[in-house]
Amino acid sequence: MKLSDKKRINILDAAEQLFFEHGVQHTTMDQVATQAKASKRTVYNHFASKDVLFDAILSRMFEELEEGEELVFAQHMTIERQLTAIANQEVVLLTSDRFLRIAKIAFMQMLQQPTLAKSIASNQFGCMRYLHEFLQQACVAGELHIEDIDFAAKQFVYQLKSFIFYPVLYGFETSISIQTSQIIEQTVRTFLARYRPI
Amino acid sequence: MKLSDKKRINILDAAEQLFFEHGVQHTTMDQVATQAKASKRTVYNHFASKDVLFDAILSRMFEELEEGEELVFAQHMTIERQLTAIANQEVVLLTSDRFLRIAKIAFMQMLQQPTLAKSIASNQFGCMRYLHEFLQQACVAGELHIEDIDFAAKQFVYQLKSFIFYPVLYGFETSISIQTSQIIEQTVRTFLARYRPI
DNA sequence: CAAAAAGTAAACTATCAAGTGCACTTTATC
DNA sequence: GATAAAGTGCACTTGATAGTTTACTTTTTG
Repeated sequence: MKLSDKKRINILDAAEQLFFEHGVQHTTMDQVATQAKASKRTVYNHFASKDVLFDAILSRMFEELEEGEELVFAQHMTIERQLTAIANQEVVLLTSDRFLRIAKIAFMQMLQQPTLAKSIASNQFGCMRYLHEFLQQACVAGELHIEDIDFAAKQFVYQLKSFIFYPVLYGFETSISIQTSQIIEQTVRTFLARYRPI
Repeated sequence: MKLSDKKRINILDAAEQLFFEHGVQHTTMDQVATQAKASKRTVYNHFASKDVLFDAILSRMFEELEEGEELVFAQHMTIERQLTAIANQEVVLLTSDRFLRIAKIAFMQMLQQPTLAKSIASNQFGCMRYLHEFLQQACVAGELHIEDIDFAAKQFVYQLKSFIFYPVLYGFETSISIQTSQIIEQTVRTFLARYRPI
């Protein structure tokens, strides 16, 4: 790999780390340069301004988020097991350092510039990419009975986020202190209590 | 009222408004002074620094949040009606301009200085102040069957917050576009599906 | 109404950080 | 190995803004 490419990556990594730790506002370009082991001039040769650097980081992050397997409804497995599998996968994402970083940086900026929110809101992450389809098929198969599938999908994901993601994002709790398996179990149980046909 | 007291309030109001609109970081003390119709020196005579001013605003906000009626379990009303009443009251709080302002300012700062989160996490707002007690009594009366009351209370409140509060806070949606009555109905329904004795 | 307390306007200091210019060195490429 | 492309270090400009000083006016209070 060329030195130039290495430097570019170093700069992005350094900025991401620093933005995460101190916020975009409180990170100086000198700090970025130092941490990236590059000169400030090189930073500016790659990224014309701090804003451009920030945008580059956001893009890189969103690309990564598109990865991850999409689960499909399977007739031969119980609905509990399948929902539990989906919840498990989602929790892995929500508690990953990577995702928390992205979230923190993006949320900080969103609160400050509302225009950004619109563009981020349109992206879909994790199980939200396929959950609607999954529930639809579970309904067709008679395993679930849901009137408003969009709403139900949100209920499921929001419950996981509320217990697992937001408390850590805002620093109310640490990832370690959260009982994920219990929360997953309760989320599935509540969902089925509401939507399993009688 | 003395001029001095008026000025103090003007300054707090102005700062609150500006912090809400542009964030603490992007609000200058000159702006605060101008908006408060006070001289900058007066601002500094009341509040020794921007940080002191910010703390004063937070304190004032938290005091206001302690207001609001606490509902108690009543034998003669159905549990649906009572939960719906609680949800309604909570939604009024969550969608109020006042609360959204507090939240936005506080959340912005929390993301930037994690120490702040701890002190805020300890405060309880809205129905969280009395919901545990309420559910406990509903269980004693045989109207509900809950194993983990703390968890159930959070489920109830988190669902409302997820659908009504966070989307507005982050600018994904406006308060107007949200169907609160439908969300309240579904929240109560889901809660009862899970916790009403068979 | 006189003294003290508080407010005012505007210029000033100090600091911090974004971004630039330049002379020079290192790395890539033909 | 010569030439171009990229990186380096450091001093510099520029702009923003927190907080202060000063000389003066207004409000409060005994």
